[in-house]
Amino acid sequence: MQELIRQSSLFKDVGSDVFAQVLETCIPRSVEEDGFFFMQGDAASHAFVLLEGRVKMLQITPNGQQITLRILTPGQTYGGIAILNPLEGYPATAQAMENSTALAWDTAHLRKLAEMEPSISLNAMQLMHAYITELQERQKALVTDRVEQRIARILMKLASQYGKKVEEGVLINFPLTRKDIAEMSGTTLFTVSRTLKEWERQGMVKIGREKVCICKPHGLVSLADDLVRR
Amino acid sequence: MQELIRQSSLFKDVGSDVFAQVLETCIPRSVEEDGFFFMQGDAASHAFVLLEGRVKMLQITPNGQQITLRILTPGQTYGGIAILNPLEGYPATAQAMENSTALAWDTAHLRKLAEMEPSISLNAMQLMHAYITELQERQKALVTDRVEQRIARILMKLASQYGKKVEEGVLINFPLTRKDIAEMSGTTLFTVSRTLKEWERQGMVKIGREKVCICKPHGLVSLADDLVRR
DNA sequence: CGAACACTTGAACCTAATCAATGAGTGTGG
DNA sequence: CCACACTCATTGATTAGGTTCAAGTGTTCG
Repeated sequence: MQELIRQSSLFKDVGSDVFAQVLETCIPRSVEEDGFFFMQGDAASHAFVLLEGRVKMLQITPNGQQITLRILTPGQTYGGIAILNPLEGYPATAQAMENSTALAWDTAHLRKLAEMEPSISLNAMQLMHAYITELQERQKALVTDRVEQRIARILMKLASQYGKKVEEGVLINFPLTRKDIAEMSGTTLFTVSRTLKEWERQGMVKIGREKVCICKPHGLVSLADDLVRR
Repeated sequence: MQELIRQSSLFKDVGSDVFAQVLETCIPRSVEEDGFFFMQGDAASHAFVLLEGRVKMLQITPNGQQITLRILTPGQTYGGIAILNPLEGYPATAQAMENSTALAWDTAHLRKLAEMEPSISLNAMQLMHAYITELQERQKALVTDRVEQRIARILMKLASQYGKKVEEGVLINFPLTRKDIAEMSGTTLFTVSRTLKEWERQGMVKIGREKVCICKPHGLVSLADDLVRR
């Protein structure tokens, strides 16, 4: 566990004296499958480092449609925004995809820690910067790419993050429904289904219920990067 | 000028002793119309506060399509990412829309200043947070809204930022082409043209060459928020 | 005055959403 | 262990919403 925190993007490079305080001030927090760590707009009172499970960051539109922003695995930080004053609301909702455990730090402690160890602030900024870059990439994709390319991108990203080598290729190593993919790529589950089927026909992927395995990564890459006029 | 910096989101709340240093360490930087302060991917060596002019933050796709992320006016901060180590690239390009002047601070100075005055770090994070929120909003709009709603949103935002009361309504107070609007709302200049014309027919806006004036803000709001099934 | 730029408009086309019906796989309780 | 319910997935038909392309009209400016 200490290992995970030490490697977390928020507390890496923290000196051992301050790190002791980091450990002291944390609060464990468990959430069951489908439960929430926090909801979009809640006062941002805590930052989290995930220990176990998987957590989905998402937005919900007024008419109930969901947009999945990212999927987190153990060691990753979320809600880092809490280092600011807690009047800020969380910009998204954090929902557990399976029973999950995290450690939490509240604003007051975070700020005290950040004062002792400036690298924590820098780390938080680095996190935010990485996230901004990702959001911008995604926005670009939404505006300029066709759905097929967006799906390809999402699959490659998931594969690089959670891929597991199996004999047929790279398997995305957790249950992933067509709907999940649709919410990540900004389309409908129907289109995802059709697209995956077509790719399977071409031998690029192998699909099953809540399962995707990429056989020809290169094929996907060339699809995603394709400069096809649209 | 000092006033502008004092009010800038990056250096607000900075004590007068440190503020003196802020003034000392800045570098003025002027860019002509259509010139660049920096390009996406460049090493993020400086943060800027705009003094005069207008600056467009944008992304360019491999096939030349542009996406306008935001338009900056005097007093606003950009490239704040430079407070991190300069290995990070700027996540977007900053282009002058007219002859523009800004003040710049480099990473080394920024970090020294931030060490003396922790509120600078917090301010930078606040900026990033605001930007993240905006990006997420926009992403939500891209996925769930129809083009008409997105255009309505963009116009309202521009009006609230740069609107000027005139007798017919609220005028967006700088030259703004259909293409500009298209790049901000993720559509084509044709669709923008048609949409604006239709709105003019309904008396909601008045349009001219590089000019948009909103006559019935309420009409736009209800369009943007419309929960129309699509 | 001519060239460049901003805008408009119509027609054809096309992507992907929507809706409806059906099939396949998984889990649970009797 | 089977039947039923439930969730996840497929597939086809239809259609709306927007893009693309082409042609033409104003406007501004050197």
